[in-house]
Amino acid sequence: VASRTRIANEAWEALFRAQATVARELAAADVWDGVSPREYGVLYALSGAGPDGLRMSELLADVLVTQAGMSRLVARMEGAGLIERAEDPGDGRASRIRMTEAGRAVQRRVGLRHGRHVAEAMTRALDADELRQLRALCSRLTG
Amino acid sequence: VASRTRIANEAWEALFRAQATVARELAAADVWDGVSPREYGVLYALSGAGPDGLRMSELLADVLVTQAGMSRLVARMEGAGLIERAEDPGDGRASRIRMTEAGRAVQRRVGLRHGRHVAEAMTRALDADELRQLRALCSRLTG
DNA sequence: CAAGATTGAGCCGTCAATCTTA
DNA sequence: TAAGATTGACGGCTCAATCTTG
Repeated sequence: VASRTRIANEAWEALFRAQATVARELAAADVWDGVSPREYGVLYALSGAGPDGLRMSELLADVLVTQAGMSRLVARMEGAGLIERAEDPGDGRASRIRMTEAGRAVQRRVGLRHGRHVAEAMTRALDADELRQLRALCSRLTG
Repeated sequence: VASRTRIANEAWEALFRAQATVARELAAADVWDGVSPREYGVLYALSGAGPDGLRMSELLADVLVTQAGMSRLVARMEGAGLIERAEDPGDGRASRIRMTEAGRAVQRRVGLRHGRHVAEAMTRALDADELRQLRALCSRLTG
């Protein structure tokens, strides 16, 4: 139906604006210790990985940047001492990315403060039940 | 409670990923006629404005870019012939931005195709009722 | 040739400073 | 002094091409 198209567009616009608005607030918060939100995203992904770290291509699934962008992101973070590269024993093309101790420390500190800020921003507008609904609806879009 | 913090963070992550994923798909679609999604956002905002157009500061409320970014965006679009600037009769500091005929034509063509694509992407995952729920939840976050 | 990753060129956005008018 | 808008410097991302290994 026509009105279904309209609702779909309104839902997309609301989703788009909500993400942009909250992301701006979070980025402006004083919790980042010199890392960008995207750099934190890399640290966060690595924090959930095993001791061998992740390949670039695996990081790509988590961070939503192009391959070229990830290459530069990783190079920058290596330069900053947050991560380190090691050769992949089984595949000469790939390299494994691991956090350094410094990187792990940053991830913990930033993660704590950022997580609190996220909770504050989200619960300000929505209660627990609504948060679950939102999570479910958004997950369906990604799935 | 602690679990409420967790749900809030999961909801934010889901929201973030959903927006990024859908935005990528939409940006990659072959519907843009040479304008970027943001440039289209400007045309769309102007399409809903009166014959006197909008000021930069009014556009800023719709497009989510900095003042400096908007200045460059508008300059580019003026160069491309999509919009034009006129002096604001009542305020010598401001300028009014209006669409040209070419801009209006692009807005219509792109708007039609983009709108269809948005509807396709959103209804693929959610039915009408869920779209309304998503719209409502996201609107609350924008406040 | 395909897959993992890097590099060069260019675009576009932000920050900070500046200019002009209210 | 503040508000509207622009400009210079710079950072970071994307696209396309390239290099290396499977």
